[in-house]
Amino acid sequence: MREKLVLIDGHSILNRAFYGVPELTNSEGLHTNAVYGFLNILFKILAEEQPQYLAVAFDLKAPTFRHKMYDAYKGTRKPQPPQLHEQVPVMKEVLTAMGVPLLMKEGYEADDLLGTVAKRMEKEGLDVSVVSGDRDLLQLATEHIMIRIPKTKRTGTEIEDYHAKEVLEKYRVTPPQIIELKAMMGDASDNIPGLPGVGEKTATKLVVAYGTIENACAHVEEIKPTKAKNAFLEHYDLAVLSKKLATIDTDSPIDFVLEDARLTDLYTPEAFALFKKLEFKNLLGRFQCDAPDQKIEQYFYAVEDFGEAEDVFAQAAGAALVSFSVISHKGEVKGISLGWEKEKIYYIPAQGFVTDQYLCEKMTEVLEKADAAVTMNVKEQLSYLHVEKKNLFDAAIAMYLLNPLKDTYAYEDIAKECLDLLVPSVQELLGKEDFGSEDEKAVKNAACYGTYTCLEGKAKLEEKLKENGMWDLFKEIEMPLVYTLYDMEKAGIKADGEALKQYGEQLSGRIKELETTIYDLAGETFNINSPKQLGVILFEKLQLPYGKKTKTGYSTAADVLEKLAPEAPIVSHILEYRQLAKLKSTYADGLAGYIAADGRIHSKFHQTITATGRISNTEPNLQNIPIRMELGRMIRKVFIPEDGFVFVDADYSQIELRVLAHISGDERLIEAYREAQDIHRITASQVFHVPFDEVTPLQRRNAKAVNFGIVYGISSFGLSQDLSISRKEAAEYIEKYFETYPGIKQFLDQSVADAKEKGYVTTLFGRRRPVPELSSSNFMQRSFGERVAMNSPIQGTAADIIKIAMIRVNERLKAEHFRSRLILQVHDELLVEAAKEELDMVKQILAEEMHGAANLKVCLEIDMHTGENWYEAK
DNA sequence: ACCGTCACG
DNA sequence: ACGTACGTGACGGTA
Repeated sequence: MREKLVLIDGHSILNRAFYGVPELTNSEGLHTNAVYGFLNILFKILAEEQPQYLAVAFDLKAPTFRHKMYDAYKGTRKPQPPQLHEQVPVMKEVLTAMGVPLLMKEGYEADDLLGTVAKRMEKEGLDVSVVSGDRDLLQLATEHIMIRIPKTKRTGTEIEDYHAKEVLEKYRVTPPQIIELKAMMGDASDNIPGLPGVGEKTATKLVVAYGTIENACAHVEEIKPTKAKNAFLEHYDLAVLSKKLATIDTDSPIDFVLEDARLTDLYTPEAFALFKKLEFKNLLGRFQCDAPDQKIEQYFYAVEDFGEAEDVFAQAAGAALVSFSVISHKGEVKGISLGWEKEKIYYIPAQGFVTDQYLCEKMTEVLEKADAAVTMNVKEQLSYLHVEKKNLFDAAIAMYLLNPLKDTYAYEDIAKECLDLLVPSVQELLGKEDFGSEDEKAVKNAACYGTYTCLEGKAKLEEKLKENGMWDLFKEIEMPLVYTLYDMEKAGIKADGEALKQYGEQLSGRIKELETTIYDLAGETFNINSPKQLGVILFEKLQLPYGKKTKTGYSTAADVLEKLAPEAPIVSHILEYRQLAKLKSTYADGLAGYIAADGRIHSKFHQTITATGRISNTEPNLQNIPIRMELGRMIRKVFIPEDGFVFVDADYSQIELRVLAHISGDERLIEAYREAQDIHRITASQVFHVPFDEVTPLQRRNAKAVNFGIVYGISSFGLSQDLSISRKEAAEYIEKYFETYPGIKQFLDQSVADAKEKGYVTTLFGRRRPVPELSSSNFMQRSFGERVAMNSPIQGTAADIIKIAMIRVNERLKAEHFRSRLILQVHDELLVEAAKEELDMVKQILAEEMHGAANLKVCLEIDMHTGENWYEAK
């Protein structure tokens, strides 16, 4: 049996992968799509062929002989896009890490290296596969040298294989004759001139008839198409040059030691580290990683008896910095890990000799005594630790501030980014069981890795936060907010389950009626909730004109249907059905499932999710309870205060626009805010040059839309959609707006310029948002980046401000021992459940703290209401 | 798991 | 020519 060698044309495959795989970057903004695509092709080929040897050829930068000939002939080569160019060294690094030899030689193209090695190894008795996107290489094909050309198709990557036989079948010439063919017909992409007027058809005919250029020339008088004959007579030199250009040198003086190319284990620790850095998460599964981590794991101790546990806690209490984690799964404490020096990290399981209660009490004591403590996800652990002292450092939040674009913040990221260390993730150690796993050793290791990385990484995180100007933000806003959010989650909001049920039943009744009507009008029953089926009914059966299309079919979105409503009565029924179905499923039924035993809904607030610094809310999301439509708004009546309490709801009035006025420093807008109660009206008056009292409702509406648009990172298209006007008109509005408020225009431009230069934008309080999209080659992506650069400082600063207000309101309510509690935040709004006798004080506190959260050039106004339910209070 | 849709600021 | 407003989360349907 012949051994097999796979040779890969590095640049060619990287190039192909670059254009075949959609844009992909890691969280640092490094482009990775080509490397990713290359690896996928590589793994596919290795799986198919199971070769014994593998090598990859690259051109070196220095111009090669053939390029020089070409350059002399006609200008320079096409430049590589920078997004691809930056991936070349990464690709080489990855291959080297996997132990794959790189074939490179100054003055030789990859083609020549591939040809030389292929022929040489064929002689040694090997089967050789050459993988390239370049059809030039077909000249190398023989019985034992197979040329493999990957093609990206909709179904994935397919590979065309060519031995000599297939070349002959497909091109009607032998592999060496491919050179003659190319030389005659030329190749624009390879910059081979060829003979003028000779294309693929004629060239093939001539090669089949005469075999070579030289022989064709010898019979030049017989050549049939006169065009080709004349080309030969006048441009023979061009054909000879082309042939030289097209011929691959199969006898390059390169050193190739077959044994170096022997395939051993590609999945080395070095490769694993690189894959992690590149964030090729679905390729990581190919590695079995335990070896590189054993050095750290030897520091992990499982505490085995009560005396030892006591001892560990006692020592920890005296430490300057304690790293710890309460390990829990589905609300049950499994154990605690802690450590204060890197060589000794302990895991104390809550079983046998100690109870979970004992552990939590001791841990609380330690935290109260220790100077400082670090962990990840403090808020999730607070229910087990009744700490008064707020001296915890949440490493996950630190990571979030350093890069808010990531999906998750786990200890392995700290290890990678702060310690240059590769550690296995919880997922890798415990699988999807998580900390519910029965594997005690793995649980210990997972817990201790977290404690170890936090202990070692804290100083670096602190340093990075300081370097990036976010230390105050972390210390004064984000960390205190953790405790505020914990209090809010614990408090929850009371919901009237009975009222919710009635509301749902009321909806059901109307939904049934609508269903009947819709089926009747459609002439058949179908699933109205299926956009696909609905599309077929509306646009095929009923022949309504379709507006937009989505990837999967016709769009049936509300804005499309609204335009269609006059065409057919069914459409407005569908719109109503949709509205009610949404209310029923998401709100009536959805919320009911979240009412806890105490009659309250305890939804979760998330502090490390959004790119801008806002808080997000889930299980359920109470930040998107309906309000705009009356029917939906009614659901707010089920949110009620405890007996003896009322709701106080306070929201900032146009906080984002006020923030914009402040940051941009635009005098006119600032002045407008100092004077007018109705900012949209005064904007209309100034932009359209009409007296304040003569602004028409339409002008006000338009001005309001522009104000919103500005905050979102204005585009004429977006505004035109919003106002249903032409793009040109929208552009005129924007232009007028910028003429009126030149400071705003300047600020927005500056934001984009800063983002382009520095790669990120910042809020008034120093929060950063990276904007990697700005360096994209894709117009859409880049435009998105520009809007992000305009919007994030505004949205983010507003988020910072309300966070400050929340912390202060909560602190004052607690410090002054009120029974009233802050229970919800909805971006620019705070909801307090106030004891009736404390109402006046609560209103006072809310007003003071929200107002005073930031000192801007315009004042921060709030609107405040009280009520017996959330509907009334808003 | 992903898409389309739609609720909020 | 490209095909968009910024930021979220939940649902039902479909692959």
